[in-house]
Amino acid sequence: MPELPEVETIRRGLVGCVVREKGGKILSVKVLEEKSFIGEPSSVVGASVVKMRRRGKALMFDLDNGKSLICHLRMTGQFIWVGEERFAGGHPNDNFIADLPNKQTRVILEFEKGKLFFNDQRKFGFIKVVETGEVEKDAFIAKLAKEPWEMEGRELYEKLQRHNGAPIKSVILDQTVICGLGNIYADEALFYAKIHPRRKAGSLSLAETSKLVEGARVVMERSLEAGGSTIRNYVKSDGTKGDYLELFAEVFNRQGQSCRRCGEKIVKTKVGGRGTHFCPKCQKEC
DNA sequence: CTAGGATCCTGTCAGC
DNA sequence: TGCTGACAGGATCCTA
Repeated sequence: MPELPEVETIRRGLVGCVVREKGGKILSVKVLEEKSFIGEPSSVVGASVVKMRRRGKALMFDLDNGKSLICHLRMTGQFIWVGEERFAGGHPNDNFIADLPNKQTRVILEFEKGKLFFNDQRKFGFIKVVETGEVEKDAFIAKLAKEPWEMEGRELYEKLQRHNGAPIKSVILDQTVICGLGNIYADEALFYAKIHPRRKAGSLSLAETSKLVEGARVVMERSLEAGGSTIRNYVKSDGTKGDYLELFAEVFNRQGQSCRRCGEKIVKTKVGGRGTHFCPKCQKEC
């Protein structure tokens, strides 16, 4: 679930918790699920985090001993910092406010001033130890395309020609084509650009493609302003539960509700095996 | 090379 | 109250 804005929100939030002075050293690494931590846990004990970076949906902790942690949350990963304050981001569920560790806790990084819990219901995500100098050579990182802010419409347009026959929605979910979009922002960006998710990628004009890149930027910026999915918008100040999708989503999870642009009912269907939301009047198939 | 489906896991929800 | 199948905000692997 966590897409670029959620990961960026986590990065910003954790900077204030785990970077050197705030978090202190890593005192221990407890791996509760073997497949969630790749590498030697002891190789990061005693080190401090000096920098937090993000590339697409991947999050990197750079340490002061030449190592880095590359993390990917995949569908259900979350980071929850429990120290003097609590910060949580990623897949929004009750783990944000639950007692930890719990049965979905996969890794615990114990710092001098708090604990960082990596929770992941479906175990698709991971934390991996690599040499800091090798991060860019990591198989996953190396393949990533540019993020929408660095990509011109024409560049995407040219890439689309190689995926000619595939539905545009599936193509923009491919991180080697354009990086950062997941199922939510793919639907939202297509709505912004008024493109039907099942249109063949090769059928888009340059103008439509440019609008799509613009849409990707705009919808992810809107989400960033709303703070991604964090403990703050999961639990409102009055204690009731919030839903961060309500803060920016025009189509995602709005099936049956009215399109805010034209009033038509939003439809949910399936494209490339993924749940897909769109407005049948704003986004015509042909 | 591409397209499309299965797969990795756990949990929830709708329907019977 | 079960049980069953579908589905879940990701990416990879396999097949055609």
